[in-house]
Amino acid sequence: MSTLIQINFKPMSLTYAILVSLISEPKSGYDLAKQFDGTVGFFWQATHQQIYRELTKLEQQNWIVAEAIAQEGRPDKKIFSVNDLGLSHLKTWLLQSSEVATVKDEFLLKIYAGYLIPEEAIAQKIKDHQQLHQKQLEIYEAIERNFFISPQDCPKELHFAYLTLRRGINFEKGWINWCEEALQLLANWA
Amino acid sequence: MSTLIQINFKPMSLTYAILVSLISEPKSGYDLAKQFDGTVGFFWQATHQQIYRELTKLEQQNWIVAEAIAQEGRPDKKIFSVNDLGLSHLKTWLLQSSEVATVKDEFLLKIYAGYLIPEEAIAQKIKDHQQLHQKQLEIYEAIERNFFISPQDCPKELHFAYLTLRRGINFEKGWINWCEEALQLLANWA
DNA sequence: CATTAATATGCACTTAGTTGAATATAATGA
DNA sequence: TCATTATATTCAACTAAGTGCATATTAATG
Repeated sequence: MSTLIQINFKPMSLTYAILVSLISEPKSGYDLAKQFDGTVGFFWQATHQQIYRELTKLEQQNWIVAEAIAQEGRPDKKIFSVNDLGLSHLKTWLLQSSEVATVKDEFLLKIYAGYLIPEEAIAQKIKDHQQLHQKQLEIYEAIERNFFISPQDCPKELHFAYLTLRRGINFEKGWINWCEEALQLLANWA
Repeated sequence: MSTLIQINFKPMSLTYAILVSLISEPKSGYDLAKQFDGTVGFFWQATHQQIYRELTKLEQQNWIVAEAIAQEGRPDKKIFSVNDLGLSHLKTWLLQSSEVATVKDEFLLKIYAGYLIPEEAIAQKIKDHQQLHQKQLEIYEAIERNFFISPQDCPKELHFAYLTLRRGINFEKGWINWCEEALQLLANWA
């Protein structure tokens, strides 16, 4: 007869993505789900299902606390905020070393096997891809123009948000340049 | 009483990652698991568990066929190859448009919340990250030197592998440049 | 006046991915 | 010779993630 011991305590990154978002401003599950389309959403995504499930778990663990807000008409909402326990766990996690994110890219897999389909189809794929990255670049550049005219004058939190935005811009430009190069190489080979 | 209809037929990318690998050379589950550390593994990963499960499914669906190889001493191995049905499914998939891969990056999440921990800790994190990308860049550049001295003379399959390698190099250089920029911005703000 | 969109949350189910171990044999190295 | 590494596959159990639907209300749209 063995005792039952819970071994796996390591929370996944979604846990921390939620804490990071809640710490800058307490919000409801609904708000979180929306926010995961912007800001934090540029490097972490989750469906509302994942978010509500995670919030329930975090509340049970007492990392976050809920304040029920009665609303006229609308269903009640629960505004969650991070408490001291949650904050200390977040800080511990922040100090841990992080591995390089693994790349899982369907597009590159298709390029790799590109010899199986007509060259024009691949070239078109690359052009489409370039356009998508161009659009995302424009979004990031608009954010930079509108919110970071002089990043040095922003409050400290925004410095770090700015760094991630710069990475977004760097990332999109990288893809756009690669698309250019790839199209040229394909043309030369044809 | 309703009839039972299987609606969701959409196979995940792992299916196609395996087909792509098997099409360039038939191999065993064990070989696949190893290969997922190189070539295809640069943009798709899977554990041996996932691979064996997927192979079983693909064989049942008759997209791949197995040839049992008896080995002296070693356990028998099954060499899988893609058949016509599998190839046609692969080609169909290749022609479909692919979305931009979502980014899930723990490191960027930590940078975003960087204001919660000491500035030196963040700077060190960025330096470590830069080193990791520098190492990966060197791996890619070594592959380029050793296998793609004159890419135009390679067989057609390798042209496309070369394009993905160029993306790897582009990606790593992008990260390295961002790390430089980020460290400088942090220094200026301090 | 009916429909749709937005707000707000939750259940049931399914798929995808991870962890740990079991099984079997041979070659290599200390 | 004893342990480790490499080859080769499989089972069982679990966590994580995603899809679809249900519910309830109000504001805006056509």
